[in-house]
Amino acid sequence: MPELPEVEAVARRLGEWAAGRTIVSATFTRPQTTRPESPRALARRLAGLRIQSVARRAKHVLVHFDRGKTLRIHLGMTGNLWVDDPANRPRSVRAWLGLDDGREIVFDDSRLFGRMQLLDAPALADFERALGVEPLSDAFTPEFLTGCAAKSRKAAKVFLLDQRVVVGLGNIWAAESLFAARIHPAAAMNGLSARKLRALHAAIREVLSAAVESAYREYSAPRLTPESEGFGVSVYNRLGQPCLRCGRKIARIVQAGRSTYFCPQCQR
DNA sequence: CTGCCCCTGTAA
DNA sequence: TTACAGGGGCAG
Repeated sequence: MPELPEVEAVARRLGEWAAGRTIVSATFTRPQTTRPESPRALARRLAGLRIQSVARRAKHVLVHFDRGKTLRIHLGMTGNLWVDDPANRPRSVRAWLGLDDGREIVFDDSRLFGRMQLLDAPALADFERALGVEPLSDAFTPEFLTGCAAKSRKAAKVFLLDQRVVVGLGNIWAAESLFAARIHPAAAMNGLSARKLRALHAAIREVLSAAVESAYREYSAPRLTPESEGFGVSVYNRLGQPCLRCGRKIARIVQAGRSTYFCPQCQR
């Protein structure tokens, strides 16, 4: 589920639901979630922290507390967060953070690829430094993309998945951006024309901002239901189905061990 | 760069 | 039973 748009929606909603609240307890059901720190050590450090705000950076949810502490939550492949009364917890819930109003932040993560880590200010700065530019920020310009592209011989799809360059794109929205820009996913970045790169820059911003708004709307419910995902995709997971633009069958290739969907007619 | 690993869940 | 899954990290 979580690429930039979905993480953005989760972070916004979490802020609406939990800003100003104080964590009174934390419970983890599996050690993977807090690794390398032990669950009980993290739980002890979280207790008593007051939530200032919730933000997103790349595909991470950042819960900012007083005193310069930040809880970094990575949702992995299947992670999800919401705030609810402690009544019903699905089986795949791996953690819950009790709040001072009786509700709790619930962390659901069936596949256990998600992580939580409490950072101080210097550690947060280190984390930030390792990440690429936010595609919806002013720093992501056509010139920036062109400059990075010139230095990379990677296939376009693989390039877009590299979080050290541009963050937030995953398997779905990378494929969707390339479709929107009419670029073949296997095309080498340093071989793309200036025109194609401009189109890609615009496509990334358009695709992501539309997906953010959509994800935010979908997530207004207390829980994100799996059925509500996958809106508005033109190529992802549409193998063999007709291209919405030209009607030709959507193709699938494997790049970096992951599926890439594209239209062989529109994307060259 | 590819491949494997981390895990669980679902569908073919 | 096998294949595949929207994440990333690490080893060859």
